[in-house]
Amino acid sequence: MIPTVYDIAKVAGVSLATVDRVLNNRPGVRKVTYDKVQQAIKEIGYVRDISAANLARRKVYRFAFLLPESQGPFVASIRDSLDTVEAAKITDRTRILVHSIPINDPHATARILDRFAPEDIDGVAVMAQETPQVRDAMVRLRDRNIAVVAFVSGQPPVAQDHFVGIDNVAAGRTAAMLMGRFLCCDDARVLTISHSMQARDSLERRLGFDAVMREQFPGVEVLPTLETHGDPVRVGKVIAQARRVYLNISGVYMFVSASSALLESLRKAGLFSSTVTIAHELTLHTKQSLLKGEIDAVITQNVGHLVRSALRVLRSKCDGLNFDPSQEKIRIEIVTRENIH
Amino acid sequence: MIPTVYDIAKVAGVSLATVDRVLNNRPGVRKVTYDKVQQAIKEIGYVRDISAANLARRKVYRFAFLLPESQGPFVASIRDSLDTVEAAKITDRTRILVHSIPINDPHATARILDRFAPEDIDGVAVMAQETPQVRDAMVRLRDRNIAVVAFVSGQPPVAQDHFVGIDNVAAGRTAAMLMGRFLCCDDARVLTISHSMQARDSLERRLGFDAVMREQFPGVEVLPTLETHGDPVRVGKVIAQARRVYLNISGVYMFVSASSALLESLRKAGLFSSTVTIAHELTLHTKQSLLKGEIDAVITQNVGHLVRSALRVLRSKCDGLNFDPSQEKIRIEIVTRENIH
DNA sequence: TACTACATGAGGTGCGTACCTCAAGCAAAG
DNA sequence: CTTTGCTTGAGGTACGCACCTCATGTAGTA
Repeated sequence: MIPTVYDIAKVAGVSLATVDRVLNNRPGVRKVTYDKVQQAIKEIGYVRDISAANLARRKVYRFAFLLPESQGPFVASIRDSLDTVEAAKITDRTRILVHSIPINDPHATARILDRFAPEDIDGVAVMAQETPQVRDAMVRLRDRNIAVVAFVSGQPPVAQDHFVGIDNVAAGRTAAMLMGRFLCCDDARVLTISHSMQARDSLERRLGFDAVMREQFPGVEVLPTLETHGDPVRVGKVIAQARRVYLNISGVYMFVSASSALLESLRKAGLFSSTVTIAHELTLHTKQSLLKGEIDAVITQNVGHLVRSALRVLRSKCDGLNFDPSQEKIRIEIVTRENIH
Repeated sequence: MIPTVYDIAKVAGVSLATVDRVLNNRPGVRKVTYDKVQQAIKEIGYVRDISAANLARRKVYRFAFLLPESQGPFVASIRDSLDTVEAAKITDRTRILVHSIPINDPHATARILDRFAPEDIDGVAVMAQETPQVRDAMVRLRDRNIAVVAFVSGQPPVAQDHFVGIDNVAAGRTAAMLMGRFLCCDDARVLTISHSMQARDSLERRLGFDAVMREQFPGVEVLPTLETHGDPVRVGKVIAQARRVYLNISGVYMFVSASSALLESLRKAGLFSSTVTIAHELTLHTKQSLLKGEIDAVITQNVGHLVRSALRVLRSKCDGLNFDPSQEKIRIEIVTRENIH
């Protein structure tokens, strides 16, 4: 049989109340008694039944997700996924709050983080550009005993915290490998496009992309990254200008989830027909372009996995359990017309 | 607040005992009363708290996995994963039994399946070649009220059952796309290797592979599939012979998890150095070859995901819940040197 | 009318845990 | 010796649910 708290009491030779005091870190236990109980726990291999504990405790996990208030399809799909999970988790004692945060205002983000109190919130997943303000606020959250994970963008502020998302350097390397092999020729020019090279994920992807290109496809010239800053009007201009300045473009790599404006601009510039195109994040738009043959490959991370992994990690942290990092590693997926289902 | 059984009783105007009779399909309830309770359940949106129910019921999920008694690294990694999960699930009321089944004896497999009784086993995951005997035995399991999923190989015998694994036709298509593009030339010869073309997964992969090759790379000649039948000695001979018969081989596609004997034979035959090679399943062997540059891409399915998905689906079936098929779709992963981590 | 079969209610117990109260014991400090 | 403070035990209640017993009601049948 699976050992229970009663077994601990029996083996340790103490009362149930004392076992309870030890298990739940309540005060009023002498060191010797404490050790005796811990010894018994180890001896019989007791593992707390979390579902029973949560039942007794009337525990509800309250998690907040801070997402950029972007209108992009990628973030939108994250919101959708959160809604779905929320609906399914009613019975799972998990409540999810989604906060929108301004993209370029780290102070506002930090302020929102600072408002979270352990009485209302058990854990927070933060998808934000990495800035000192946000990093510090995340550390303060941890100090207030609120679980924290960095979500998709950014980086965990301290080593103990967790990052939910793909390895962006590896993603860039993968993109470069596909680009290099798909190009099938020794010299070529590749256009690279991003929102902003301030963002850590774009930077890391570029890093990985450049590295593999240098090592394995030295004949390919990678052009300086065009930055669209999420502005639909600017996008068109930037693309058109690049089209004029750089001749013989045979590859296009978009570091970030492509907006419909960006895809439309590329279409108008005639860049799809003659190039190998690689994009990130499988959204409605990239999916369409993939099926039309405009985009050749999309490197993506499964949004459902992202959300569920974040929830699992946050829950483990709240329960004081250590989770299996290999299970929580988010895979880099390569999607083409052939495996898009 | 989340509604409980008490709320049902209140709203339906019946006693708790009657609510219990309805919820657990116990006899002795008039149709009108039954409907009244069901109406109340809908009205207040009651959802059974499964963890509390399992606690009260002292429920332990007992699942059996039937795996081929193969010595291959892929099945071995599934066994490993099952062990890990088993260890982690002690507290999760899940007990896992692993049965080995002979590869070419469908009657033996059917006999094992027929021995399972609902008193001992709640669900079974079957990884077996698809034969009428096994199919029928799986149907009989279902009839005995034991949850069934087809695992990795084969196909669910009836539509309501579930298949845990990748879409093998799509996997073959993906392989063809990579092969075609990596070859970078209009005419080429591709060697294809499998254990046995009797197996459904090999067949489906070949199907997808051929389709994409025909459509998109008509210049590529796909050779008849060599069958190794898992025999290390035979493997070497078959490969050597193929090497003599077919000149100018520029691509190799292995439909199944490659054994070390197969990889060694290819190495000896000098087939790695001059060809684009694509294999299935990321194992210790394929990983090494990938890192050495012998294999160019591995198409794989995450074993941990496979196992956990099977468990989730089996548990949902036992609980009478319907699961989210989109969450349970196993992704086709493409692994190269660049994203292998 | 008396008997039967069935439908329902009332109430209890237990699952493994959390959390609370109260009393008793003990040792050190005054 | 009394007071104070700390440690420990005994015992109860609750969480949401399953499962059981027994009593009572109600309708139909002989």
